[in-house]
Amino acid sequence: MNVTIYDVAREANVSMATVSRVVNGNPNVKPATRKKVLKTIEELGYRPNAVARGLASKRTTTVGVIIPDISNMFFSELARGIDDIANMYKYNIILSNSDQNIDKEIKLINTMLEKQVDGIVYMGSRLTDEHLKEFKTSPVPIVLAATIEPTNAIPSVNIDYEEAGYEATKLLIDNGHTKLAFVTGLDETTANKAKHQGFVQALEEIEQTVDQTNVFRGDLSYQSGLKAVESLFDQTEKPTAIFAASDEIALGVIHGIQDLGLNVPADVEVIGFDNTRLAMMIRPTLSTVVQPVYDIGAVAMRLLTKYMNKEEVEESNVILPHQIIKRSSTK
Amino acid sequence: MNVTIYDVAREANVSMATVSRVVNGNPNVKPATRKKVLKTIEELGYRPNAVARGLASKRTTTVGVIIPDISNMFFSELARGIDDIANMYKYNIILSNSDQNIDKEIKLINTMLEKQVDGIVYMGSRLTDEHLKEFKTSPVPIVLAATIEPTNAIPSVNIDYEEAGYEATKLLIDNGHTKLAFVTGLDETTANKAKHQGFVQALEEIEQTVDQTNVFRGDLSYQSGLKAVESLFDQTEKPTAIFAASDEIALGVIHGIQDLGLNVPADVEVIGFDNTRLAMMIRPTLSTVVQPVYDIGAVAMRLLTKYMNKEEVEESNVILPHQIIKRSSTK
DNA sequence: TTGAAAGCGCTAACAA
DNA sequence: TTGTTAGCGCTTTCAA
Repeated sequence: MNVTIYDVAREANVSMATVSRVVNGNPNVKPATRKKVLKTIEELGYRPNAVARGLASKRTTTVGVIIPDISNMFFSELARGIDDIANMYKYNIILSNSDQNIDKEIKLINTMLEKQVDGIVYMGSRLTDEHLKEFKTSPVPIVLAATIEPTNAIPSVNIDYEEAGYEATKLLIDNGHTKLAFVTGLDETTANKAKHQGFVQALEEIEQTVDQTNVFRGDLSYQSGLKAVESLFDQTEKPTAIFAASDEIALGVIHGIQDLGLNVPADVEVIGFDNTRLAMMIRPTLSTVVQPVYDIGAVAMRLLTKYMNKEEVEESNVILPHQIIKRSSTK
Repeated sequence: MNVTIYDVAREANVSMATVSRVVNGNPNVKPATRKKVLKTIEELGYRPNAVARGLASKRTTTVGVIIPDISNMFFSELARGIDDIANMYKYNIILSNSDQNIDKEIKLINTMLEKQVDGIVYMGSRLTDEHLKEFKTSPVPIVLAATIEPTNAIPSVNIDYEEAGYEATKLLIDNGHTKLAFVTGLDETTANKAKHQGFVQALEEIEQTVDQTNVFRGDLSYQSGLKAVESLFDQTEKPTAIFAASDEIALGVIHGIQDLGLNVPADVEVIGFDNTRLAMMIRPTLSTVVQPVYDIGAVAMRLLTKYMNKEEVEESNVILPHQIIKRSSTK
């Protein structure tokens, strides 16, 4: 059997309550007593049982993190931001991959709640009514990270994807292009839908229509970018500028274009999205929309700590600034 | 107050024990009773409290995962393997980043143990005596993933890094090179040290010496690969073939070489390590050592489940096969 | 400044 | 097949 608080109390000739106070840094303990208790804790190698503590105090200092896919660079960077701030506030994270699968997402929320997490950071895409119901009835606070809930009923941290999409497209237009294309994922996540809307808005300003010929829907992978080029350049109206919904797609797009014997940016300009480390790891280096990924995670976690501590929150739907970095894939 | 097992028992006119049996799928319950209990569980919206369960049963169905940096592609892929198998066996993971910082690693092990995890998957580099002491005195099983403990005293899952390093170098040598260089991290992790040894061994066979002129120690980043080229090609004896300890380094090396106006592989051949997705995202595509990263995580977690279930384990230090994929960065 | 004692919500003998 | 009951290890009043 393990050493318990009771063993320490007996050895140190004090009550469990006193040991508990020492362990929790309660100031109402005489220095001499504290020292004595600390000494026997050391001697016995006592390690507090967080589960028992959690049951008694109803706080586990653990938060749930539901993430589409940790092996995706975008999300792993986000997760890092979450964990760093969690750590700073003495929380640990239970991390689970959802693969954007709705049933799994719902199941994970419930598992997390069963495990009595003190809060949840949620990342996903399509939010169904079922999601919203879970969010709203949750006994602990939930914060959405890089996940849009149109009615802003749930606390969240995002950037303005539509505006960002508009700006990225506008940059291309300002460089003189009229044949633009947008390459995105198949089932557009809400964020990608917003980027899409920004794209459409910018095109409308120059009276260009948007249809199947200039929007390619694949997945969010490098391979998909490659395929997009095949498809897009197989048409009579070939694009001269491409806006990709992620850096990884952009990378595929650039290589696809190069494989066609064309030059980026001379023949075709390309702009990505996310500014993952990938952006610098390609030639030409990638112009892209900087989404402060790490910060989104960090701010989401910080926001969650406020809710968990029942602190006053002035703004529950945080929009972080984005910017566009021009590198060599655009002129 | 939340709905407890007691509330369900009262409403359903059965004892807590019966409710517990139903919840845990114990077959010793009359179907009619089960149905009745299930119904009131539904009605009351009862959600079992895993913390209370953990305290009573001494099992939390949670495992700790200590990882250097989840935002690093290599580790995030590993983590994905771990989580998938964990999920399959109904475990959740508490994930924490250590940044390879020894104090933090030790502290994390203790935090995990306080939280009563049922086991730990550990990834790190240098293992000190203090690490080993913690591993050996841990009340729950610990498995090392992609982490070498030279005496094999702790269960682990790895590939044969030395052999892999040897083979990678040999490939370069067989292509006719005598001026080879190895680019690695600063404080060599045990795995990188093994790669290094393989490099040395291969060079010894062609009677080439290894010194500062052909080993560059930076960190494991893209930038470091760039710097390595600067340094390596600033010497009179310039290498004609480079073995990089990771794909990300290799990417930097290739771009550094290209920036010098040289061609890969015509002027300099490059081979990487890990076969992360990056390997395909570069031109020329990267020849690299395939380390089954996802599998290492998956197998480590699987091994851990065996220990947690006190199953018989035939081999506690698993060596997974590696291979070398030749792409376009070598001839 | 300290201690006594009542839970926290559940599991797991054991008994019936 | 079901119920009773004693913990699991800790926090938290409340009283002293």
